[in-house]
Amino acid sequence: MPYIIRLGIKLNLVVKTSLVDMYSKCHRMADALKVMKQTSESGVMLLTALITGYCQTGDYKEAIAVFQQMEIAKNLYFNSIHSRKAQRCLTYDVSVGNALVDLYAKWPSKSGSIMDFVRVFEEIASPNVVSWTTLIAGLVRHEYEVEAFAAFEAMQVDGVCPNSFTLSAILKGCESPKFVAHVEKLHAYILKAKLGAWDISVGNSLVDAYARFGRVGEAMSISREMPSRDVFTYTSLAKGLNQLGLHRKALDIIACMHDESVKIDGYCVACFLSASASLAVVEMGKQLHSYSVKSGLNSWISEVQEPNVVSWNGLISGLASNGQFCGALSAFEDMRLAGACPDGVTFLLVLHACSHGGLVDMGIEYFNAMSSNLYGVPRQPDHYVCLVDMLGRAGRLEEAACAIETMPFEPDALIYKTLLGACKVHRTLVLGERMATHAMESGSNGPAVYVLLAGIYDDAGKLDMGEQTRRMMKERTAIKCPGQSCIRNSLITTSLAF
DNA sequence: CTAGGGTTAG
Repeated sequence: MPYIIRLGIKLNLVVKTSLVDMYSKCHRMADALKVMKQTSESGVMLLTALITGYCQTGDYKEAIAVFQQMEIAKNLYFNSIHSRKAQRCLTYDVSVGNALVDLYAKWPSKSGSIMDFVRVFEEIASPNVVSWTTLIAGLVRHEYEVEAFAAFEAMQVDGVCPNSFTLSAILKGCESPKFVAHVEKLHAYILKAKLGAWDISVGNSLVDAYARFGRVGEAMSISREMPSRDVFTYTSLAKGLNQLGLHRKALDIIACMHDESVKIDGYCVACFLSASASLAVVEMGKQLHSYSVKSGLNSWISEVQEPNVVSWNGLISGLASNGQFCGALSAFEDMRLAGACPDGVTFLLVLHACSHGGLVDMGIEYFNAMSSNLYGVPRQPDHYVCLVDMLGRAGRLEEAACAIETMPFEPDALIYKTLLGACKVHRTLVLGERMATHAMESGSNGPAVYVLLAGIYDDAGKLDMGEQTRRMMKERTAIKCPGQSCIRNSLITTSLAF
């Protein structure tokens, strides 16, 4: 800015706006503010630039404050000018509206006011492709997938053509298996429309969508048809292969990336760590492990960020799932030495390792330490489930029951079932009965609880009770209506004509 | 101005 001023250019509203816009785009909000304070002039575009900048840096509080400032300015304007024409000028200009929709969609609001961004969208006089895309992305973010599909259809009815951003956004909403048909339709749409069709982002979104459904073969053939692939493409494929248990193939991706000079980053490494550890590929695992410890680079990895929590979690999980429980715990210690901060998942994995490795007292120590000042990781219901599983496995059933009673969450069916399972293993009748009752009262409706309880009765020599329990199971678990969601799903599908 | 990838337990 000083350069412009030195040139003798007066800081009028236009210059001011473009300066603030520039600083905002560079995420230099302090400089943007300095310019703001230079003169008292203000305008909608100026404030919008500021809001956009704050949104990008995640300072939503400031963004809202500026927005409120803008609303006040608008009201003052309304009060002083009564002309209709002037009012028209003040309805949200498209780009202001878009920024606001995006702001509200990303604002981490509590339930209830979630749909504020839809209302803002509706105030935009003539929404363009960006407005629609922002709306769809917002709906997907808040898990209103059906509404997102409806919006996707509505925009076309409205004569607005989806672009590559739109397609990526809507594909993101197809994570649930019930939307397989939607992905196929979008796939066809993309092929037919040719509109930015093989834009790498759209290709990546498709690859990811198919890979999530376990249809990695299709995902791979799509990726091959794309003119080029990047780290996103390969991360999606590696994850998909991992999910199918094809860890060897997941590791083969490293070679593909190497051949195409695609740089590996932290997201990708997390997948490879998980794969190599699951395979117990000793050399590869060690290589990756030492890489993680040293934060260094292996010859085949050109540039990698510091391994982050997720990479470490991948390593720990792989070691633990291979029975290398002590290895998992020492990886946890290495992680601390490397300065990475463990998160909730890390402790879940650590507890799991202790549980399966019979290291109960150590597990209890970790459980107690996790929420202390040292780590500051809040304990979630899942951690309690792990604790109960660990104590139960070790036969410390009373302690496990005590943990359930004193935990700061409402116990659910899962945790009761966990202890019930331990009661079965340790042939503990009375506690087992209690857990089974609780589990059923908490809404468990599958056969598992009955099977376990019947087994406990059998073990205790109460064969008649076991038989009775099995009869109850047949009566109560026979009633299922699997057709419902399919019908609903097909209704939704046929109502969309894209 | 709008979009895309990672770890996970009973």
